[in-house]
Amino acid sequence: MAERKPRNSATGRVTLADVARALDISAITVSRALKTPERVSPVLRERITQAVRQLGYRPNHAARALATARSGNVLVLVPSLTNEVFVDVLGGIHDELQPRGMQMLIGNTHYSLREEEKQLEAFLGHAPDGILLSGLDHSPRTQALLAESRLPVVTMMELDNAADSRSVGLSQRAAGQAMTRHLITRGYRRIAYVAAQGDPRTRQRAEGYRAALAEANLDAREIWLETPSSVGLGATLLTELLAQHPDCDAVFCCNDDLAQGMLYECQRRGIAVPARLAIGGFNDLAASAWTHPALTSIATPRYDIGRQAARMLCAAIDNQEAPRALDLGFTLMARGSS
Amino acid sequence: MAERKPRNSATGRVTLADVARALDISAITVSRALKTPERVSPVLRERITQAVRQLGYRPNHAARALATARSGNVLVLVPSLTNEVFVDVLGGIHDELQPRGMQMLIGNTHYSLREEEKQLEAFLGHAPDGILLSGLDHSPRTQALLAESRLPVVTMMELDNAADSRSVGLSQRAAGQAMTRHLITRGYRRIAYVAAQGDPRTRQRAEGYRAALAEANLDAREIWLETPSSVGLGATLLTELLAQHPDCDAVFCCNDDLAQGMLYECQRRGIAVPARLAIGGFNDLAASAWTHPALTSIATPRYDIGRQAARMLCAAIDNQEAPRALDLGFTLMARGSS
DNA sequence: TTGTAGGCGTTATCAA
DNA sequence: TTGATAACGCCTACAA
Repeated sequence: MAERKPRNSATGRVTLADVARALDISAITVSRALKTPERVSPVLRERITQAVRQLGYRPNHAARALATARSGNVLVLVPSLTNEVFVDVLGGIHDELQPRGMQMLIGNTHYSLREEEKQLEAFLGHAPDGILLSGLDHSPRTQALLAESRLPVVTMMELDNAADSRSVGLSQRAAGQAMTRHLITRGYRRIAYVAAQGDPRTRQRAEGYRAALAEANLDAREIWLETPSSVGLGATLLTELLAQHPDCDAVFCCNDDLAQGMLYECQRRGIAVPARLAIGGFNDLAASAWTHPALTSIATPRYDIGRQAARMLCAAIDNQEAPRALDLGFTLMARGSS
Repeated sequence: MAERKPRNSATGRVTLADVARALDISAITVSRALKTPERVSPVLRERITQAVRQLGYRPNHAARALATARSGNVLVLVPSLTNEVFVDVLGGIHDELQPRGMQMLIGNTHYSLREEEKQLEAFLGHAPDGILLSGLDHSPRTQALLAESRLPVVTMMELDNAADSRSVGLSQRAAGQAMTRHLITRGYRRIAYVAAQGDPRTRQRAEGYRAALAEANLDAREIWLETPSSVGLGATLLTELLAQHPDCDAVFCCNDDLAQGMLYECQRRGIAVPARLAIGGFNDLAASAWTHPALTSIATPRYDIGRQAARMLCAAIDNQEAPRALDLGFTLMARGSS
């Protein structure tokens, strides 16, 4: 019985050459039949497709990457792999790259610029065709590495107005302002801002918060922690809030994790929301619409940020003309908690 | 002024040969200095390290993959990219692979065996060194592809007792039984099971549920939906539950998303938890410990499942002896909701 | 300890 | 339309 699957290569896998040999033609023709079918005669094309299927040929990406100087990889650096926000961003990128046959290489920077630097350095060896970064804050060395790589880069989450950069995101400041204005409109006057995980976006939201308060001649009440954000931390922070600002009638949490935690703790302590304390969050996580009361929040288009950023990057990789800045905006979700 | 960075290669990047040329030695020596420093004289080694740094050489993974028939890639197929459970699993895998210089290629199967098949087929071209799969249920074609690839495979989440397979997970059935027994112990007698996203694990938990009820001579009350699971669905399902089983005094939700939603809806309607209705969930998501009342749940070691599965896979890739089945167990988290 | 030769699987280039 | 040749960057095997 003849060998059905010739395995001549070192890897034990069927190669182009194997298919070519089986058909007594040259490897390059098989390659063409797969990549540019129109350049191969219909008859031969048909035979090739048959053979490819029968032998179970599967193109080797490493070889292709080597030959074309295109890896099909996109490096994605995000500050967290568990934060629902970035999970959604990654989902958008994934869905945009998948149909293009491209892959993402994910690096977790843990909200650290030093980590980002290291990750970038390590991943450059994978010869990514482009890079997706979170936020605008990067170390000098990171910037140097990026420049030296000459790879297209798209920044996600925030907006960059520099002409030579690409970014997809929203104005975190404007969003923070919108939430604060909303609370003011609702009649709250002693509004606190509670922030953890002091990343740049948190600070930008705070700027918007302060701007809105200033517009209305109100005083700021802020609590800042470097601790990573979480629902549990939110619960804990309620104590802190009431201790430092016992008079406050509303709180704007820098994200929904904190807001949810605060809400639960209010329930636990019998503090009426929003009657005694109104709560506003940020990001509109999936559960926020369902809590009791439902959480007022800022919905951020993070899935779309991922998608559009990936799309913009691919355009850049292909040297296509495309806009370099995309403001995807945000939506205030006014719900029961305010 | 001399060119500081020789860029001879097509990719415009510094190659081994560039470094070698600069030092007037051969490329292989540079290669050795990097991979097996002890095989290069200290003096030369030092000069090479210098040159590598100065020129900014970065090894090309594609070339390495081609030459060594090792891609450093691990294919990971998960049913969801947003479910906290798999996010955590991916985190564990990531943390285990990272220090080894290996990468994960992530495929989202959307809880579909057909999708899994397609993803597998597409990713095989990346020549992964091994494969990490979720669950034991796979289509015949998937199984055929796996067998043909001859790649090591580790299955996550459930346990496999077949001798020739590798798996890391827990007994979903036993966990379901433990939760139900707990509810029975607490005095509940009319316990319902509510399931969405009819995946195999959901069914195994149901088996445990039925077994525990049978032990106590109690009747089952089950609600099954194919709809994807979510907090919102949980809220909606409370109506359904009370309509179909108005007498039930406790409900075991197949996961915490549903359980949280139900809890919130109970709050909204003023249904006392656990006095009127006790609630038990599954997976112990991050927020579940903080809701009011806190949610009784089954904590699953998903991060460790990811880590151990990755570790087991790497051992297999390196042909090392290692156990082939790892039961990481679970923990009942008895809290206020029951 | 260092180097030479050749190959990994694919594609670009040029020729037939 | 098809093919020969060389190259992509690195590594294994063997030799010096």
